[in-house]
Amino acid sequence: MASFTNSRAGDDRIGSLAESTGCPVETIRYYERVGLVPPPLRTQGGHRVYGPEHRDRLAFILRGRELGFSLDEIRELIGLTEQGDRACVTVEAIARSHIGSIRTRIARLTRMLEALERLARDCRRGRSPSCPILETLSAAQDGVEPRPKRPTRRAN
Amino acid sequence: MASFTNSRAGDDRIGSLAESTGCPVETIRYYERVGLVPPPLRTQGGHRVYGPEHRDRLAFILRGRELGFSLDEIRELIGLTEQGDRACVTVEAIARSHIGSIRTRIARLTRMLEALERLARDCRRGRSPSCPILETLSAAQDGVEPRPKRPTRRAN
DNA sequence: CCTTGAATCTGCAGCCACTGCAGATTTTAG
DNA sequence: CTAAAATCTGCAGTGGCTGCAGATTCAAGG
Repeated sequence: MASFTNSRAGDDRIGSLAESTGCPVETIRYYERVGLVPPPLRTQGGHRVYGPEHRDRLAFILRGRELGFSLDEIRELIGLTEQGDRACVTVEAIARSHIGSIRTRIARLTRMLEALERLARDCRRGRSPSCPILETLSAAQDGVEPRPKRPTRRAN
Repeated sequence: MASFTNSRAGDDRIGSLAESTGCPVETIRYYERVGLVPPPLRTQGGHRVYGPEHRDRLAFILRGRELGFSLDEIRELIGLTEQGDRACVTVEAIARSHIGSIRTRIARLTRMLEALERLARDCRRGRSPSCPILETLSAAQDGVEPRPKRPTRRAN
C-alpha cells in the first residue's frame, strides 16, 4: 500500500527502484559510478532517493541493454537524446553497426553449433571406435592458418 | 628452410609456436599460467622451449575454443583424455550442455536482431515524427516484470 | 669477440559489465 | 527502545585475454 511519507510521491529508495525495474541494487550503483545514471539526492543519513527522472534514465539503459547495446553505445545514445532529435541519422548508424556485430556473432555461434551437433550425433551412433569429440580436438591436423600481422580478433 | 640447431627437431620457441598455431604469445603464456599447457623446458637463459606435446596440447585448446568451450570445460576434457577413453558419455554430456547454452545465446541474439532491424527499418522510412529508436528506448512503458528472488541471470 | 636488434622474460594493470562481500551505518516496524 | 532490514562505502573477483614497462637473452653480422 502506498503510505504517505515526507518524501515526494514517486520517490524511491534504491531497493524499490531495483525491484520495480528488475535491475539489481549493485548494478544501479554501478551505473551511477560510471556516470550513466545521475547521482540522486540523499537522505540525511546518506541513502539515495530517486525521482522519476532517474527511473526513466535507468529504464532507458535497461532497454538499451536488452537490445544488446554496450554501455558506451548507450552513453552515446543518451547524449543524442539530450541534444535535440535531428540526430536520428547518428542513431541509425549506431544501430546498424550494432546489427552487423550481432549478425557476426550469430553466424559464429551457428557454425559452432553445427560442428558440435555433428560430433554429438556421431557420439550417439557409436560409429567411431573412440570418442569422436575428443578425437576431433586431439586430431593432429595442420595448424590453423598462420595469423596475419595484425591479429584478427573476433568476439566470441 | 629447416636448419639444424642443437635443439631437438620439432622444438619451438614461443614465437614460432605462436606463429604456427595462430595463438598470440601472451595467450600461450596465459594458458601456462592457468595450468592448461604444462610448463615447458627452459633454455639456460630462461626462454621457453616447447616440444610436440605442448604443440598438441595447445592445438587441443584452440580447437576447443573454436567450438566455444570455456577454458574450464576444456580443462575437464583434457582430464578425460588423460584417463582412458571410456569417458565418451561424459564428453557427450559436456558437449550437449554446451550445445544448449549456444542455442540459448543464438535465440537471444536473434531476438535482439529482429527488434533492432524493425527499428532501423522504421528509421529509414521516416514514418515516425522523431527517431523511433530513441523513442523506443525512452518509452515510458511499465517496468520490466519484477525480478524473482534469485535473480535470473543471463549471459549476453 | 663484440655489437646490435629482435625476441623473450616477469609482473602487473586494464578491458567489460557486473557481482559479491565485509563491516559500518541508517532506517523502519513493533 | 530494540531488533531486523535496508543501505552505505570500498574493494576484490569473474573470464579470457591483452598490453605495457623494463630487464634480460639470443642470433646474426662485422
